[in-house]
Amino acid sequence: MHSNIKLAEIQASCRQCTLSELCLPRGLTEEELNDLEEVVDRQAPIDKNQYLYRNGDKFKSFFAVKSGALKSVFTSVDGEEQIVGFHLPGELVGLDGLNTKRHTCDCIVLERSSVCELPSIRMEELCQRYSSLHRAMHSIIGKTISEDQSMLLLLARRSAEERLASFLSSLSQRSQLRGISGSEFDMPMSMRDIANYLGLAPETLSRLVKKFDKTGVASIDKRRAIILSHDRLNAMVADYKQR
Amino acid sequence: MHSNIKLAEIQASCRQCTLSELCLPRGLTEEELNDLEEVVDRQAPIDKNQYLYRNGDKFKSFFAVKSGALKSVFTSVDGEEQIVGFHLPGELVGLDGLNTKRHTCDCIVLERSSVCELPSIRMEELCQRYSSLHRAMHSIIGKTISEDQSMLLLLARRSAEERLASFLSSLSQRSQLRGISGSEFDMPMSMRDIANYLGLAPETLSRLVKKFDKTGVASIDKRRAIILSHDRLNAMVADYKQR
DNA sequence: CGTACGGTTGACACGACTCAATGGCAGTGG
DNA sequence: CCACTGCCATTGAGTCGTGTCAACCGTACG
Repeated sequence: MHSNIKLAEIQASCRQCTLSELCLPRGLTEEELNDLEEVVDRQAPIDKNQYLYRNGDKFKSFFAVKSGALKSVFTSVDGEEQIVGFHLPGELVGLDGLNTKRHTCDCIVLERSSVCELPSIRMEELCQRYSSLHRAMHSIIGKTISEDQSMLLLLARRSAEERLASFLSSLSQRSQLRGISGSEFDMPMSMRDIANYLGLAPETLSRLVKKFDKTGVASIDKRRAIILSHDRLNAMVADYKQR
Repeated sequence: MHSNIKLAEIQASCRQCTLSELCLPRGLTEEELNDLEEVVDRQAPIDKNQYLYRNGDKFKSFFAVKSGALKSVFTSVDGEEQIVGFHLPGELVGLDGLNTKRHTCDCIVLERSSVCELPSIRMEELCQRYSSLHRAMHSIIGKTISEDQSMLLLLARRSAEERLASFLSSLSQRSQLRGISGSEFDMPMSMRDIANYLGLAPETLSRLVKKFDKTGVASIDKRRAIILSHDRLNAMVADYKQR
């Protein structure tokens, strides 16, 4: 049984992968794609609550999310935990290991997920051969940086309500990018996780969700989100540039 | 007169530069250094309040700070401004342009500064030739990401007092790295800038500074900071790992 | 069936923001 | 040289948003 699952979920190549337009292969030539595919290590799916890597682990690979969802958790010495990112299909994780060659985050699986492993040494070689791949990597890295900075503004200057609105708007956009409805989608993370990510107390988030429901902005039930009014949601964000 | 200043402030090569141990050249070979020096474009000093680049500008270069100080300001569509970083000598700026090839921040000079311009195209070529340089770049990029994530935790979970303590501790460390006292140093940014960076109202910061002074933790006067008790400062941070 | 955990709800407290007024300093122009 | 202007920094008073604490419910899981 186990091997069946493996076969079914692993076989797809980058070329066939429906995510290729979101993921690294964006805009690569045939030749580059071939070489990339040889480097990519497709792995068996990982179960919920498992660690993709831990804070302190040696940085060996990037990972491209193929299905499922993960979170990156940054932990301070005094045990305070902060979720610094949620990772959905098509996105690249592991960048936190670039600096010291050790990861500075825990990366935890939120729901059964499959990932493609991209060994950093092989990727480095490939980037040196193909400048377009090099640029693609830089673009992804740059996006991470820009998103983090956008998040800094969110946490520093926005009210709890604006934060939730911004979060829902972002999830909606990312759903659409993957070809899923931007108006109704599943959220793989718990309310606690969302609250943590947004720098709020779980209680505050709970009350806000209720308010969004009552005012007809969005409704969240059992990890399923329905955007009732994109207009009003976006009006609460005022920040939805940042493509 | 202008050309005198230019000569005096520009001539130094990477090799002679006292910052080389902080900056990009860290751990490069002779040959690599030679090539890097040819790529580096040393520029005339820039005056206070000038823009190194603006949000929306085409990303053409990285910049290494040689002297002075700068800030990166991220602005949302509704005009909200967030300082996402202060840049001191030895540090690299411009990474926010990596994603879209356009800068997403304004980079503003805080006090007369000189920078080295590193054209991104030339740097890219160089990175493809020398993997050690490639890795050095990645390390710097990774550091930026890790710092941003650490900042996310600060803004999401820490009290105003802890934020200020953390900020002072960070400045102290960075001063030491540059060979300046970690106990007494100048702060090139205004109180408003610090407050903005830390996600606080200027009034709150002002009161906190007073409190730090009264309780003998640190004293700030006229942009000069004196750490009175590193122990008590660090005790307030509990987060000063993250090298 | 019991335990644990995530989520909700209410009461309450307090940290940080807002508003308003004042003082200081630097740059500008008469 | 001094007045004028604007910005930064400070201080006080008052308010409000959000966190904290505690209790409770429902569901998942062993």
